[in-house]
Amino acid sequence: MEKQEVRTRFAPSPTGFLHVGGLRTALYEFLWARKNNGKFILRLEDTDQERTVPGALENIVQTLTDFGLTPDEGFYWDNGVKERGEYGPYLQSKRLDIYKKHAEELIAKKAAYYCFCTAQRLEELRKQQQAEKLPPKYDKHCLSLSSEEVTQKLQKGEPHVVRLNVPSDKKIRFTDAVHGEIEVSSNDIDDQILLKSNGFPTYHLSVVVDDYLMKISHVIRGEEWIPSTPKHILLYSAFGWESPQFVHLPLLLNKSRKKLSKREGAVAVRDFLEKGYLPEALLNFVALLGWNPKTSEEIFNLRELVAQFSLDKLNKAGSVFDLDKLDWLNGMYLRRMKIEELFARCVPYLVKAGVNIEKYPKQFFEKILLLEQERLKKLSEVGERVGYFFADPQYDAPLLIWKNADKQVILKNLQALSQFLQTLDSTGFSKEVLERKIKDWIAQNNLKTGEVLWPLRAALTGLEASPGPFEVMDALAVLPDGKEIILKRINKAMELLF
RNA sequence: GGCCCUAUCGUCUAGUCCGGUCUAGGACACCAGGUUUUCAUCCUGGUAACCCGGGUUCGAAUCCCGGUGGGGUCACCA
Repeated sequence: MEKQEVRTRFAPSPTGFLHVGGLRTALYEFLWARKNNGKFILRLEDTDQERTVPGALENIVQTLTDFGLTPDEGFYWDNGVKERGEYGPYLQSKRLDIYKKHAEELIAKKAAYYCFCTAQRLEELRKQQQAEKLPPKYDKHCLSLSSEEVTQKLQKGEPHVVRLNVPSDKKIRFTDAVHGEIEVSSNDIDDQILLKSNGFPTYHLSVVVDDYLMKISHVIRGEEWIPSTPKHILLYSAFGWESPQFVHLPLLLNKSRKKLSKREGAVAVRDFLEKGYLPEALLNFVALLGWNPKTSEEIFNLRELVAQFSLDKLNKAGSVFDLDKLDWLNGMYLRRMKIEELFARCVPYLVKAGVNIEKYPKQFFEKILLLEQERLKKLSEVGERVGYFFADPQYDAPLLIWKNADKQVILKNLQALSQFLQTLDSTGFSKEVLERKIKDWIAQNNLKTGEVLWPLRAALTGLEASPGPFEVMDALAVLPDGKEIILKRINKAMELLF
């Protein structure tokens, strides 16, 4: 038998910004397709007009491309044509006639039937079942309609839907790539609506028809779909189609171990990007939630993920989306980044913090970022961290006092240091030279290192914690008036101590 | 509630199929120490888990049975 091409699809509904769970699903679908030299397809399930949000489609496409998960099909920049629906993304709302045709085929095969029940009757039925503590299920009322009655109602234009005719007392089983054999009794399945009264299909019809028509080999989706998979199996067999492979992913959970959802804020991929998480770090992090390579390696780029990925390494149990580890991973990526690259990514945040990028030499920014690189967890922190490079710091005198040192000693040290610095050539303000000269000077004058360097650093940065004084001076010295700025700040410190 | 899925440190997980090498390994977080003028980085060490109860076995995190916990799902939403 010829081996079937692996074709996976990401099939979100355009109801909002892409969230991290969707990103992970798309990632796995992408990885599995790439791994097998197959195709990754994007299809928008926009069959609920009420919930469709304008701009959601663009956000999904944009986010996918931002992360390098570019679809092979159903991507509307295919062929340079931006016409939606025509070249993609595949929009289900543009395929209504296809679903209708298939629904009719099912009716002809008696696998589905028209239902004319009003919302009111359905409501009463549900209430009654609830009162009797029975599971809510449609009672197949319209199945008993004669074909004459049906034709008549249809001709009169009575509102109607099409329902799946679920047989009774049947075992429906399927194999899931992560959960193994799953068996459900058909008695537990409701006569699901397939075609709504407005002519749109429900998810269950459209997903089966499209997955078949688009030759999807692996249906990779969230675990919340397991309960409705038997309905899909029923549909496949009614059409006489072979089912695809099902791969139900464990859920992403919040701290209270509930399904991660919008409404709790901060689950949209876009929010994470705005907070200064790097796409590559977020992708890496999300890849490790529900899947692991069975080695102790934890840092993977997209290419490495493709090489490592396989379905049998997927986990069964849901996992908590824990920010601590994301922060660490993000820091790792930040530290490994080339400095020009880091600068480029920091620019928007620096601008937001009010830094005039044009006003300073690029070399200055690169020196600063080199200092902050190992301290940064998120890009968004950069603004507040580097503020002292662009404006004289505000702080109180006690900050200048090293441990329990004497205030007068500190003052004297700063005075002496200031004089010493003035004797130095302003071109010699490099980290190495400064460090050597100042440390020698400290030794020669029998001073305590901490009583010189701490107040120096505090005077320069105004911060409890910061990079060291030599590094800060080294960076400041890039500016034409660097030496003056340094001396000015030391002077100000002396005034505070006076 | 019915149905389904699931169960190893606080969190992500390795080990479970093919019982012993598991006095359960790694990572994040946390704590302590080292380097150091502070912070960060880096290095060293530490606290911390097999859901419970039976059974099978010389021996069970691993196999069997029964509980319990957690989650998902039961729409003309996806």
